[in-house]
Amino acid sequence: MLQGTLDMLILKALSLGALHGYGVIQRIRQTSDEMLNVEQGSLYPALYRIEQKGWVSSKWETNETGRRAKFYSLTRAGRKQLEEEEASWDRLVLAIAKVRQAT
Amino acid sequence: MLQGTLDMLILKALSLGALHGYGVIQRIRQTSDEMLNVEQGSLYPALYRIEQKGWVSSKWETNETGRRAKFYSLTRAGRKQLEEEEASWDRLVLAIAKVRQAT
DNA sequence: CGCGATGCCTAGAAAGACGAGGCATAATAG
DNA sequence: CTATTATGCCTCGTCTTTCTAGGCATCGCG
Repeated sequence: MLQGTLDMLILKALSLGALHGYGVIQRIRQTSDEMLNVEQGSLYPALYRIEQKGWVSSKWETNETGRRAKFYSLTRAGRKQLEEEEASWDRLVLAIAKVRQAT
Repeated sequence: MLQGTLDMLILKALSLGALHGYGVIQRIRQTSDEMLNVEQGSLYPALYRIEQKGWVSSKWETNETGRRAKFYSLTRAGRKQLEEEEASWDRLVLAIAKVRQAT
């Protein structure tokens, strides 16, 4: 996958509600109609980075099946960051569209 | 800039006609309405990689002002590669749009 | 004459994604 | 009952790509 988009996808997934890491992967896969598959080796380091930056907070909880898991939720800063990354993404998509339209 | 899009931009720029490295930077900047600025330190290594892969070929020529410059032109394989990268880009944009639409 | 633009290049650092592995428990298949 | 798959977490090393910062040469213009 393209480097730089993962943070946005994770933040977006968490914007739909708190979730544990493994669930983030599933949510991204589902909401993208199976088009995006995030590897665990990419996700967990990314979650760590993102938490260090204060965009998410985590706590260990127990899910509905009785398993313990680390649940992440968006912070206010994370919500702001998501907006910025989406805007930045839109700019990039627009810029590349322009180049591709050039004759 | 996002990692992974540079090759496509270079190939696209060259699809409009052969050009030397410095000119590729200008063409990308112009066609993107100044939104994309490729650094020389990114471009020249990228051109080298792309040539190694057989997507472009180069030869030293003299431009209209009498300066020598290395002109790159798309090969058939390069044209094919450009199509693939554009299709792949479209898929990614679609996939991310889906995730962002999710409620 | 000096400086910015044009033109090429490299080396090193930084970042991020990935594959492969390790570990543990629960559910399911055989 | 046992073996495999799914769920859940993590780390390490590698690879790729981009950027910053430099170096070098020539041309045009003020």
